[in-house]
This record gives sequence, structure tokens and C-alpha cells, in this order.
Amino acid sequence: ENTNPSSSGSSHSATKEPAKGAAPNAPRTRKKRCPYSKFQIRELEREFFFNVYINKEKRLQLSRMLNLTDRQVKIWFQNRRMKEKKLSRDRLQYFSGNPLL
Amino acid sequence: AVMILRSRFLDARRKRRNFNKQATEILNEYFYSHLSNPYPSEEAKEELAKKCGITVSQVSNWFGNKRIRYKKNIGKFQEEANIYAAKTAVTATN
DNA sequence: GTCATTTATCATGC
DNA sequence: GCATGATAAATGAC
Repeated sequence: ENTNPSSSGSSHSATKEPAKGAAPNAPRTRKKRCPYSKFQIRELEREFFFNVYINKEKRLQLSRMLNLTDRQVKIWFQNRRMKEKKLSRDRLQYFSGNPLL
Repeated sequence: AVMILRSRFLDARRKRRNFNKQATEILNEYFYSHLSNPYPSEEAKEELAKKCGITVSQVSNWFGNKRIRYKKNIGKFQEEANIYAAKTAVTATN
């Protein structure tokens, strides 16, 4: 289901940029956005429920379990916190502007 | 009752509804009159949101989509660009 | 760390 | 069938 190229290799490489040794030019190709699987989202959400801020230890553990880089997990938590904040803002606006309840 | 409203709110976020024509006119007017730098400030976003009857987030979404879709295919928006360019040229002279 | 943004993807309107 | 608005990964400024 989730053909994640970032961790397809059996090794635990840092997975930063592909092919950097032979290319003097640094095109810095932006990593293509790859949607995470349902399983990955469930586990990330589960951990987010316990603590909005994840420590380095659990981050590495999660990244290994989900075949993601620790950077991906870190960024996911950042985006998730922003999402939560936006949901709160929308909720506030929604319930304040409507006397229907 | 609260749960029903809450769940309805949660999955209503992605129930897309097109903006009315007047709102789209306002947004396009701003976009094409600031084509060299189509990044409205937070204050400008709030003003646009009020005039269009939408939220600030929706304004940000609109400009984000507009910028990349315009950049990706300028030719497709050329006609639209000319229309609003002429429209803003009139108001600019006043 | 937050946060605006870029980009691709998703879901819907028509 | 694409146009369009909203969301999900990913980057970069600060």
C-alpha cells in the first residue's frame, strides 16, 4: 500500500538527498509529497494524542516502526500541531458566529 | 447534540462550496493588480475576507492555489489577466 | 520551536 | 472531464 522510497533500503541511512557524491551541482530536488498510509497516520495520531510534543527517543522509535525518517516524523508533528491550532480557531469562529445552538 | 454538531463540523471542512462571483471578482482584482507580488499582508487578507464574506484562511487558500496554478500555466490565465488589468487600470487613474 | 508557503493530492461542483 | 476549494507532505524564514 505504501511504497515509501525513503526507507525501501534495508539499511538505516539518513535518507537526505539522492545521489550527492557524483553531482557537483546541487539541484536540490524537492522531495515529492507522498501521502502516508492509514497505518502510519493511525500510529502518528495515537502518539500525538498522548503528547503533542514528541521526544527524540520516541521519534526514532516511531520512524523505524513506520518506515519514515525521523525528520518526516518531526515535521509531521509540527504540521499536526498547526492543524490542531487551526481547528481550534475554526471551532471558535463557528460557535461564536452562530446562535443556532 | 453537541457531538452531532461537532462531527458535522469536522467533516464539513472538506465539503467544498464555490465562492460567489462577487467574491471571486474581488480576489482576482487584487491578484492581477499585484501580479508582481501577489502576497497580501495579514491586514489585506482580513480586509479581503470581510469584503468577500469568507474567512482569512479561505483567502490564504485562494491565493495559494491561484499563485501556483497561474505560474504553472500562465497562458491559460492570459485572457483573465487582461480583463482584470484593464479593470484596475481604470480605477487606478482616479 | 512557530508559521507562511509551495506542491501534490483529495473531494466536490457542475 | 476539468475547475475549484481544502487538506496533506515538505521547505524555508525567523
